[in-house]
Amino acid sequence: MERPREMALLQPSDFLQRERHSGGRDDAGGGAGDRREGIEEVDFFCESRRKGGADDLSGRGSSGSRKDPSFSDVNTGLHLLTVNTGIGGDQDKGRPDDEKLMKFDCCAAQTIVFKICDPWQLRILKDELHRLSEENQRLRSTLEQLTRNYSALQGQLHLAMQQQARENRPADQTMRCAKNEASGQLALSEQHLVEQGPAACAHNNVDDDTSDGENEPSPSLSNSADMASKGQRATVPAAKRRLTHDDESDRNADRAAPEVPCRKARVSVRARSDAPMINDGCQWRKYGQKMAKGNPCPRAYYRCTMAVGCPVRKQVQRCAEDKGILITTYEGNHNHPLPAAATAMASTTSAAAAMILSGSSTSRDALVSSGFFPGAPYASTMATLSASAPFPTITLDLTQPPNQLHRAPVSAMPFPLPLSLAQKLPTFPPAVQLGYKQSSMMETITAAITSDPNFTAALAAAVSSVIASPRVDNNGNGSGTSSHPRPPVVPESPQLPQSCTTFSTN
DNA sequence: CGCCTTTGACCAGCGC
DNA sequence: GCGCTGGTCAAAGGCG
Repeated sequence: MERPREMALLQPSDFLQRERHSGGRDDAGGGAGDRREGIEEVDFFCESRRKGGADDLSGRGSSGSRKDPSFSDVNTGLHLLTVNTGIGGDQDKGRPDDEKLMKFDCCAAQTIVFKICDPWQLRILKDELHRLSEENQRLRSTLEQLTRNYSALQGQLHLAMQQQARENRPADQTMRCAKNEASGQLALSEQHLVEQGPAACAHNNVDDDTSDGENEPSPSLSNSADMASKGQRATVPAAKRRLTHDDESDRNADRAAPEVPCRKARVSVRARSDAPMINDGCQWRKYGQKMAKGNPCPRAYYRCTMAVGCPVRKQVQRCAEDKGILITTYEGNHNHPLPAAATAMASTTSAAAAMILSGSSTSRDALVSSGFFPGAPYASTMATLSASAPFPTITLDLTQPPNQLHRAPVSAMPFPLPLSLAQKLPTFPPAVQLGYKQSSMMETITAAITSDPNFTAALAAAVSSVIASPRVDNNGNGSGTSSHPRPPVVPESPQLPQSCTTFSTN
């Protein structure tokens, strides 16, 4: 992803540093001594840059005229407009018209002030920024509303799972995962209680009344009685068999991964991709390949290698009907912090698995969603639950065009979105489609979706970094500024409810 | 040399 | 009980 580089461009400190490196004047704000904290000033039109001409403001053909190569990456056009949320018009009172300052409130703590020397450009920019500011306010409201709805739904899901866990607790306790009670697991479970989301909390809460203190899976998470006759029978013995075969190190690993014997549901993701395997932010090691019945394409088996003993596995197979569609099925629960991208994906599959595992046995065969998954930033266009398979499986179909209602507006993002993504995602709710050339925008985003297999993942990662992950700090650290190829681990990244891991769309 | 992929073999579940 | 199928193991080879 180009995200790190692009985000770096949006850091006010970078602007300042580059300016200083390039020998630019620092007189606009009275020098570093009296510069207010968080206020950065960039003089794009000082003498040394004026030779570039006013066209620099639009970002067209600007780099060629700049003498300072260190500034060649700065685009003073749309890039700024898409990330800034406010206009500061007061500070330039009393200044000459050819030296106006434009303030950009990038975030709560930092502001960029641009000195504009061309009054004509200044007025155009002001008008544009004023318009965008109003639009951003609306988009922020929309995002806040979505966030509130998300939180509310997440809470409802949590409560529902807890309630159902108590109601559906089977009298037959044979379903418990008896191998989970190694002493070291208790601590891990407690860790999961802290790290995991609501579903995991439900998981742990229902264990409270177990007489022996075993780390018993939540009945709600294991789909209660009918699970015992299907997937459970297949998974538990297999896990036990694994334990007998594994060497000592693997046994230790399994003790650190109590989810192994308790794998329940699966999350299957259908995404269009020509790549052999989709990029979901995790590292995988292929450990097998089989020809599956009814599909000329082989099925590949991968396991997560981001941590020793991580029980998460995935299967990758091309769709028999349409070989352009890659079907990735995830199973298990990561026992380690997840990278930002994987966290984003995990959020979606977490919600999906939580839903399937908390749903009643009579409703799991139903088509349950056609456009939105509460708590799922990946919001697939189609989600299907099925318990007819050996494992209860939920399928997220990303081969359909994304539901526009659930596409977060870029300009409302409280974080610098990757520019490549932001530029590709100009589709806003109709109410806020102001001033955009919709036809070309739609063409752009359509092309982005169809031509860039990473688009969905990038979008989801960006959105989820706000909804499902800790916010980046003011220095831009955190998930959003990760560097490729291995994204930074998010220590507080949410662990997943039973049987849910990550998803991918590369 | 270590890591990864490939690939045949093995095992268990399930249906007949 | 037998065969099919899914899932996994582990040796062998490739690759950087």
